[in-house]
Amino acid sequence: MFKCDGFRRRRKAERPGEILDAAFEAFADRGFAATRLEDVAARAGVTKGTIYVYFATKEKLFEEMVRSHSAGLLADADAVFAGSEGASEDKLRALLQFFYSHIVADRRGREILRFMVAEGKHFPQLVAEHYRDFVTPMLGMVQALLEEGVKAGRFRADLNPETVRVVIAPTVFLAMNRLIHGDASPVDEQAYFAAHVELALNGLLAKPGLEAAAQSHG
Amino acid sequence: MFKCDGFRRRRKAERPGEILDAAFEAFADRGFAATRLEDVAARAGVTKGTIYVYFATKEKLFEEMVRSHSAGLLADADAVFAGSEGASEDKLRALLQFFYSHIVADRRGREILRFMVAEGKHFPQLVAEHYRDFVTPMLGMVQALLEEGVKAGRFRADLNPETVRVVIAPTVFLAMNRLIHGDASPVDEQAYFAAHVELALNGLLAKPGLEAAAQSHG
Amino acid sequence: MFKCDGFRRRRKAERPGEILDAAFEAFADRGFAATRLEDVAARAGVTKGTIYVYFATKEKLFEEMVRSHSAGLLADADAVFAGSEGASEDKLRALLQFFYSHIVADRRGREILRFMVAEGKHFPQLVAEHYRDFVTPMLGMVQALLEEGVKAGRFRADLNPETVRVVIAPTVFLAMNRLIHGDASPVDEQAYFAAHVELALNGLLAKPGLEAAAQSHG
Amino acid sequence: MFKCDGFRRRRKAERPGEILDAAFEAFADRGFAATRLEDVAARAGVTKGTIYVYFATKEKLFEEMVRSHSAGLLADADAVFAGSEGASEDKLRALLQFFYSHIVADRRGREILRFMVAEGKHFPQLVAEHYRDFVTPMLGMVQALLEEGVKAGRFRADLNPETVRVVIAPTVFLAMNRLIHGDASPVDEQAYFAAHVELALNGLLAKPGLEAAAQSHG
DNA sequence: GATGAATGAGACTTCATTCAT
DNA sequence: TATGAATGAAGTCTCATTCAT
Repeated sequence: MFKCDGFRRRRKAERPGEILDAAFEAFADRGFAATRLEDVAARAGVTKGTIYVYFATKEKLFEEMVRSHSAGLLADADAVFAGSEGASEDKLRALLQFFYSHIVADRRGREILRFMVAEGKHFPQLVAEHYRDFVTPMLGMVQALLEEGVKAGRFRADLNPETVRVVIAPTVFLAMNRLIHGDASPVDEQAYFAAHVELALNGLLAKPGLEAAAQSHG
Repeated sequence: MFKCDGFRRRRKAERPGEILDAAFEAFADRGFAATRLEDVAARAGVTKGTIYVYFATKEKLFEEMVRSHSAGLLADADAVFAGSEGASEDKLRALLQFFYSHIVADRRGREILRFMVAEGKHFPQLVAEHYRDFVTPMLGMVQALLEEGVKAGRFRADLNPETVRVVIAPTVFLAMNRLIHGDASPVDEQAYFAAHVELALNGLLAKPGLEAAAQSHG
Repeated sequence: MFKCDGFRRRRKAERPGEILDAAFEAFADRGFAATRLEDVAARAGVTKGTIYVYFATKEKLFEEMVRSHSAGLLADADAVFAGSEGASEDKLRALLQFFYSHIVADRRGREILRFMVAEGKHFPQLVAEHYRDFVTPMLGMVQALLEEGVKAGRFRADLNPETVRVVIAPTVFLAMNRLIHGDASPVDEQAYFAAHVELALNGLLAKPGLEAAAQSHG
Repeated sequence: MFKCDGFRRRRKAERPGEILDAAFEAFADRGFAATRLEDVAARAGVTKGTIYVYFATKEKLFEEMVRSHSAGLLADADAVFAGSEGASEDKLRALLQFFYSHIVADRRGREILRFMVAEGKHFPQLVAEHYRDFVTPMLGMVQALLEEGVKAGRFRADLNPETVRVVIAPTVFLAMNRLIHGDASPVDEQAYFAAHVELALNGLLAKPGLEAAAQSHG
């Protein structure tokens, strides 16, 4: 009556996850349409048929894969604030740093972005979920920070509602740059991050007498 | 001995362009792999075979399409400088405006970006050309502007070399946003543009006594 | 983990052979280029896709087919010598008889010849193999027989090295005749065989006093 | 009213012939089915459409090509007899020599043979014509020679009716050999011809006392 | 007569999906 | 549950043939 010993049972329980991981690699490599289920199967160490035990269609597999690899991307975001007790500008730097490590540096985050751009049109549900679960929280965090900074008198009071997107934009730009150029990206990411923080806080204009403040956060 | 003339000659001359346009629509709609040559043919008002009169393979068609639709995107960029005789900040605003209208608002520009993200891995040559013909000039223009501004004392002198990318980033972010969300984009683009210029010039930090200057360019 | 068994296993084991047989019929009927894989599939009682489970391309299918149908054509040739204990001329007759039944009478042998003539230019590897595995052994057998006959004083000592090919030639000629004329071949094959043996042994010239010897082997 | 000057008129008159020559090369190279009309056109220095001015279909072109290249292959055969006033064996040698030079050595003759083997099944009319215009006359010539030789007492009287084909067979064998192996043919054709004549006249059997006669014709 | 753009049927090949085992 | 042989629809590409010029 019992067919599975411990090992088998564990294998069985892990199968879907292994397939989803394999699917991530395969779809990230060639895109949805150009990826063959056989590629996914080969990467997962199973055969084509096995995929259909867990996923009804290629589309469902893709959707589940995106969901599973999106989940948890922002999981420890709250800790960022808890850890940074400093001024608003310090918190912003910490938050952007968090985004860099989870969107730019983390391959998962980057490829999810690619999926949205490349396949989003045919997976609107996925786009909606991504916006709800990922973009909105991100914007919310930055928005909260900006409002806190304004309230604290650290940030200018005349920031318009879209400022929050503009603040995040360079992060996404860098992610896209890596997506496009891979390892051959021509960007000095350390300097880029510094420039991002610098520009967000101080802008381009020369402001005599305030140089010191700007420098202190370079 | 005599080449065809009149009607036939005109058709012959126009066909490739018509096919290229149809290919743009089709590939933009479904991506490279999922697009059927028959779709392209139908859109162009020809039959499958006709495409092969002008393009050897689906790949070549795609490449030629991207090239033809990339060409000229930055054609009138120089005029931007000629037209704006004001201060560096005015010139920057004008340049960003130009980018918005050619990358964000112009569907061609946006979809080229999608092609780079979605298909770039399999068309490295195209990515290289895009970087050379499109990204590099763009960065060059902004870089020149920044240097001019620094020299004129309008911009801070401590800008690092990556600042130029950070300045442009929000433009690309907005383009990507439209690519992902289509007409359902949740961004107020007018406000976004204003926030972009505002942040680029003034940054987030409150700077008592300089409010007036910032406002004058809102 | 368990391979399919029983019915499925047997089908799996037989499929390639069935396809190869169908391919032989189809290619023999129309030639390589004019044969559609769908014809092969229909003859084999499978669908087009199934062929690709076992053979990567039409070319590979053709090559494998020729190999499988060439194999064993000369398998029982050695028995010919064992069985004929008589004089050299009797052995020659027996050997030629063997060739007639395997090259002329056996459809497989004939069509292989057609493949060499019709498709050999595009399958040089196949031609090389055919020469090595089929022609060379055939020539070797006849050559051995001739040498034996010369040594025994039955055959003339001044035979040149190409004689061996000349001896076999009428066999191939008859095969070709059937290939070209099919069932409408105008040749009386019984008489042709007799004439072949007769000419090979006695030649055309009238040799008074030796008539008896010649007749005894007609 | 007159459109063509001398040159043009001559060109026009030569067109069909040039196309037929090009067709011969193309079809000989790749076979009927695999040859593209465009290949033929390119070789002929015209365009596809031009072929259809002179030939209704690919099939008709092939047929006309075979006819035009078969014609005249045996044109000067009669001269062979006129020129050889010697004994029957000398005449046979001369006739075989003629066949070697027109079937084996002449590329036209060889490739016609290939067409018969490779495409004959789908051009039965062509096979019939080839048999009537080429094979039958050949056989007739040899037959006449054999009968003359028998009558003159030079050849054995008991030759059966198929002997004539056996006598010719080695010629065709050699042609086929060249078709299959091209320039890499492993046959020493000089020796082969000698062996052919030798065997046809003297056969394999040792005939003490007649060696001299045999040698005199080697 | 000559051209070559255009056609469209049809070829080879791929691959998501099914299902007997 | 897992397999992988089998399917067949659909894709890319070819090419004989047509026809306006």
